[in-house]
Amino acid sequence: MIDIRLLRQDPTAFRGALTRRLDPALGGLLDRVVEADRRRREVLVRVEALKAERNQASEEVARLKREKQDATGLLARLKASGDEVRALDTQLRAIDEELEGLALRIPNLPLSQVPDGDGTGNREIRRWGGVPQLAFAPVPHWDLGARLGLFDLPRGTKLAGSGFPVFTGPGARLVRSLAAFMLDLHTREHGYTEIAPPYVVNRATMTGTGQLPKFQEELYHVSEDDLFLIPTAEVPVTNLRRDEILDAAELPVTMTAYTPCFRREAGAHGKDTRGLIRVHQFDKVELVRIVKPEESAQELETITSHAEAVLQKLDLPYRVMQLAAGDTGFAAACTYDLEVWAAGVGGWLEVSSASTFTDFQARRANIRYRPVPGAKPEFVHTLNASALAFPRTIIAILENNQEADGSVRLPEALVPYMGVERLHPRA
RNA sequence: GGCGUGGUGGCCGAGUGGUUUAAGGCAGCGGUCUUGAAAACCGCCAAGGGGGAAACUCCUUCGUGAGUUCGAAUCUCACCCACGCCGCCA
Repeated sequence: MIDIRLLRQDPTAFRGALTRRLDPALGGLLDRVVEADRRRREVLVRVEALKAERNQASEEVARLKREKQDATGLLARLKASGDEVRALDTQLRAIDEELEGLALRIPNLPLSQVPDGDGTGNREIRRWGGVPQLAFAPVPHWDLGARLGLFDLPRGTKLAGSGFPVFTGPGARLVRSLAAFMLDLHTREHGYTEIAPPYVVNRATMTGTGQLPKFQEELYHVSEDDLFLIPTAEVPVTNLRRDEILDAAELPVTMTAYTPCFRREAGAHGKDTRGLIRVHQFDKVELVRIVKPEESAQELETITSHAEAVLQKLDLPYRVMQLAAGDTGFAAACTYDLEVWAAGVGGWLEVSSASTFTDFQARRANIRYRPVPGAKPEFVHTLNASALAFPRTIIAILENNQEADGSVRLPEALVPYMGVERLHPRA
């Protein structure tokens, strides 16, 4: 949620920052917010003055009755003003609702250091690892997966539809191994607390992190109970502290969770969706950090490095991209994407997204902290990073480590979890 | 799913139409005392939103919403949530 007072104080700077998101609808939306905010205060001033009068007169009525005096004249006047208060209150509620509905659709302001432009303006920050040079034509993962018996896409389609992969045998074990490996790394070496959250959440929770109201068509919805399947563990884990006031001593709160993620991916078909590249259900280990505002810039570097550590330990080459303002997600103020090299499809695949949301999610979810005991509560900052999304991690492992005989060498870090060093084609 | 009980500030908890501008306690903050601390005692101590240059001031909030009333934590209705028992069930 945007800070409406900030908009009121410095509308030019506010609009300037939002313009960088390259969404032509935002200007009009802001105009409507400013107008509704003005009307809200206008009505508020009138109704509050009336209520102050009424409260004073009510005390007078109480006093008269206590002293057994007549109050009928005062009561008649109060009745009229009561009707007016009711009418104005109704009007005010409608304006409040309108204002909130509008404000919830305005994205976060990009940080000043975020580059201008759309996706083509994304900036490569650094690169790690060497792109493997294979002595033969690399096979894409969908063929490798079938040959090695790791997953069965046609049967997944039979069960639920295209985009619902089934992992089988060593492939299923690979999924389980990745979960254990990533969770062990983040809990033991990076200090995160492991969380196993619900996979369905209510509207308030989805609104808290910014998926609702704007992106409902991207979510699977259980209409009978008005619940939504989570598109990422970020949603339940960040919302754990919704409507809470934290002690400063608790911060940073750092949590990690392994969950399935459900995404309708409405409209995304055809290109770049083959095999495991873009699916409706996938597993992911997520990192969430709830931090003091003044620490969020440094915290973004920290959480990004934790996601990078996974790729480094898996020996997968990647690059770090800073997203341009026009390509940064709705709730984020600054995002680094980690893109892993995939030899078979011959390209970089987004395998992690690390973002600071500044106070945007904290406002929506009402997560605050007291800087010092007894002080007024302030909004925290929230961050998250995938570390990592499984399907594209699996793609990179298979495609980069394939050998001429059709086998795939497993990264050393996974060998203890897999119990074997190599995956072989089925006989 | 059925019946019952309940939902009050950061936490516990009193409160059945008007001195409740929500008692009291815990936690927290400040002070007295002390070499220091503890104890004891004294004081402060909810959140959100307006108006105002400021001092300050006003409004809202007792699970949510809608009613009754001049006036609602308190009365009515609906809903949500928690707990208990019954039913069903991994």
